[in-house]
Parts: sequence; structure tokens; C-alpha cells
Amino acid sequence: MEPGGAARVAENPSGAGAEPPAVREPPIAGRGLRSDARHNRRRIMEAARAAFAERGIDVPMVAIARRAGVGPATLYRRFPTRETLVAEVFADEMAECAGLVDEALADPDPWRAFCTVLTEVCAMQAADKGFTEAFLAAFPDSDGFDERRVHVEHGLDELIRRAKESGRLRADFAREDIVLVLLANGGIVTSDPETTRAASRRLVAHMLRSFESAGGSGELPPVPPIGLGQLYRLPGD
Amino acid sequence: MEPGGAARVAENPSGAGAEPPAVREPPIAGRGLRSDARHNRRRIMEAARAAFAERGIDVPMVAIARRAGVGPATLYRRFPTRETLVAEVFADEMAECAGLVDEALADPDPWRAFCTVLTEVCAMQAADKGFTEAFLAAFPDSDGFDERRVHVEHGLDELIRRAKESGRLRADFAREDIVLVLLANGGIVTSDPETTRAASRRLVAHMLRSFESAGGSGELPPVPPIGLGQLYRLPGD
DNA sequence: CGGCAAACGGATGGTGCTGTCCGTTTGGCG
DNA sequence: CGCCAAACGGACAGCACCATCCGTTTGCCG
Repeated sequence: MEPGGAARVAENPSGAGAEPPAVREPPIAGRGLRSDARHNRRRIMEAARAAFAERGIDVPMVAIARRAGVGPATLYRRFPTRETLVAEVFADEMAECAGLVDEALADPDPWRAFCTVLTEVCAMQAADKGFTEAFLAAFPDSDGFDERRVHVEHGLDELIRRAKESGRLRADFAREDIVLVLLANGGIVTSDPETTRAASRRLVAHMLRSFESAGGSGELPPVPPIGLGQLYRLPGD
Repeated sequence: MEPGGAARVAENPSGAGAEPPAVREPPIAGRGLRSDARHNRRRIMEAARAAFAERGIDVPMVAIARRAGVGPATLYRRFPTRETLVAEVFADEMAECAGLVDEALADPDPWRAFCTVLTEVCAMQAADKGFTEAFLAAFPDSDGFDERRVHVEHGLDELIRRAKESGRLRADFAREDIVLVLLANGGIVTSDPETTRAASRRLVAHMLRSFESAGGSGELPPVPPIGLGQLYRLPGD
């Protein structure tokens, strides 16, 4: 991907090979913090995850701080901006998604794999109001998020390819249809989690029924130019 | 609500029966206002409709006032609360929807009527960010809104009945599926209106394909308990 | 045309959120 | 055990928005 990546170590002025072992500190969250700070960092992330899930990504920072039992200053010290916090919290959920995709890739039945991954990701999303918003927030390449995303995209492409090859998935299915399902699924969040879950299940079932090769009639409208990454919101006044 | 409401007219010291002719003033918008006030009221509603469509229902009141070229006080004098304004603006769009339904009821082809109304309502919704939010806002029975809603519901029920009778609409289609489509469609609003439109069209086409009687497989999950009217949001902290 | 109530809008107090400052507390190392 | 830098959180300034007050303007009726 990046040109000259391997050659760059030669730029190091110290000719000796005694490179400190962790110049590029490993991106392990909260490394080198004091024990209490690490503890608070964890509490903040848990509180943030819960708050985002319940009330969406725009929940006040002070509410997260209160919920975590820390002062606002502590929250801002660990996560200077809201985006930092969202990215961190969402990295976990993104990892879960990636795991689901990888799991599905191991399934010998392509159609079942396809259905499973779509169903489960939507179920996750339905249980978490902030999930979709975080998708749409499109924060800049925050710390490995982009790489994970393309990994997931490639996995999905492979799932789609196999499912089409097996004949169960319609030929006019487009990868953008997955985004379509996710966006649509994000719209059905109601106040009652149980209702949301049921509605999500039914919606996904409808969509899968449309995706499955069968005697449906009529052509689909053209594919909208939606990419997983480039979704932005309206700017302020 | 308030005790003795009707009896209070007896308190009027003038014993004469010269009751003003319009005790229950007819609910015609802006009746009895001075000409400039009526003019401003109209400008406010136009500005509000545009602002709601572009930026959603939570757009600042002062932004609407600025856009209408009036002061904040004037806006609040006409519409004491945001809900008043939303209800008023949305009543218009609700009337459009009702018109679409009535039009469809005149179509001799039940399946085409069903498809048309769903497609067009979703197209309206896709062009207006505030539309869905207003649906979900669930303001109290504001001035004929509820009656209009049940009217639309009955019209939809009739459309569904005919479409099923014609054999084109699956028997396991539920009226709640319409709400499902509307909610889902509300989720696909992106920043670019053209993209939103295309995505909406494709989503609706997928849904219709699932709704149409054909060789789809598998049973649908149970119907979620969603009613057109009782959708609320999470309360504040 | 004169007067007045209706209507107007700039200005203002109140509230909630953001992001930072600073005096105090505490974990961990020597 | 004692020190000190790291960490903490209450308090605070800045800002945006809501909602109202009040002095001024204006439509409209007599």
C-alpha cells in the first residue's frame, strides 16, 4: 500500500541496531497509565458504550462522566474530543463485526453464511442506538479503524461472491445493498428495545426474501452511490 | 379539565345574552389575525417547513425566525411551543399523504395502487428529513391530526385487503409492515438528496419484491407491536 | 385622519453543555 | 516511609439556544 515502507528504517540516524523496543508504541489502550487512571479509563469506556447505546452518539459528555463516576476533567484528559471516545468505543464493536464476518467465512453453506452475518450485525445494531450513528460519523482514519473496515468489506465481498455462485443470491444484488440494509435497520430504533429487536428481525427477513433468487418480478432501480466509508451529515448553520 | 369552565360565562356582569357568534372559533389557521400577522404566519410556516426538511425537527427556533425574516418573539407569539409549529407544518404533509391514499383507492388495479402509495410516500419522506421525525414525535392529539391518521389507516387497510384479495400481495403481509417500511426508509437519509432518493427507491423496490406473492422461502418472524401512533422517543436524563 | 389595540423585534435573563484551570489527593518508586 | 509527578474533580468561563419583556411601529376601524 504505502511506498517505501520497509526502507524507512534506514533513515534512522543512529547507526547502531540498539533500537528501543517500542518506538512505535503498540496501540494497546491505556498503556503506561497509573493504575487508578487505567481503572477510570475502563469505567469511562463502559459508561460511554452504555450511554451511546441508550441515547445515541450525541449524549452530553458530562452525562458520560457522571455515569462513570468521574469528573468532566478526567473524561477530557483521557479523550480530548468526543470523536476520540466514539472511535475507541466503536473499535470494539467493529472488532465484533469483523469476528462475525470471519466466522461466516468458515461456514461451508454460502447462503446460510450470508444470512447469518446480515442478521447478526443487524441485531447488534438494533440493540445499540449509537452503532449506526458511529458508522455515519465517519471520523478520520482513527487508529486502525480504516484497515479493519476494508478487511470487513473484503470479507463481505467474498461472502457475496460465494452466495451468488451457489445460486441462492440473486445476480442483481449489489454490495451497496448491504449498506442499504444497515441504514434502513438503523431507522427502526424505537424506545422499547424488545420492539426494536422484533422489528429488526422482520425487516431483515423481508430483505433477505428479496435478495433470494426466486420469481420476483421487475428490475431494481439503479444502485445508489453509497460507500461504507463516505457517509457524512449535514453541517451546522 | 378545568372545573366550572362552562359556568364561568355566568360570571359576566352584563346579563345580556349577546354571546359573540364564534365562541368555538372554526379551526381555520390564522383566522382573525391582522393582515401583517397573517402574512408573517405564512412566512414562518414556509420557513419552518424548509428548515425541518433540511435539518430535521430539532432545528433552533431562532434559525426558523431568521429564515422567515421575523423576530423570535413573533415566532413564539404565533406558535408558543415547537410542538405547535411542528404539528401545524406536518398537518399539511399529512394531508398530502391522505390525498395519495385516496387517489390510490380510486385505482382499479389493487397491486399497482398498493405499490404506488408506498413508493410515493417513501419518496416524500426521503425528500424531507423532518417528516419521519414528526411521525415519531407523537405530539398529543393536535387539532384533527389524530382523525386524519385513522382515516389514512383505514384507507391503507382497505388497500391491503384488496391487494391480498387480488392475490398479488402475500397473505402474511401485516399492516405493521407499512410502518416498518416507513421507519426503515427514514433511516437512509444521507447528506446528498439525490443519493437519498436513489437509495429510497431501491429500498422500496426490495421491500415490494418481498411483499409480492412468489416463491420466497421461510416464515417471517412475528409481527412487532408497532402502531402508527404510539412511537415515542427516549426521555431525557 | 386620528387613535388604539394588535403586532413587531431587539434586548435580556435563564439554562445546559463544552472544554479548561487549579488546588488537592494518591499511586508507586526509591 | 516519604516524596513527587500523575491523576483527580469541583469550579468556572464561553457559547448556543430557549423563552419572555417591553418600548416602538402599524394595520384598521370609526
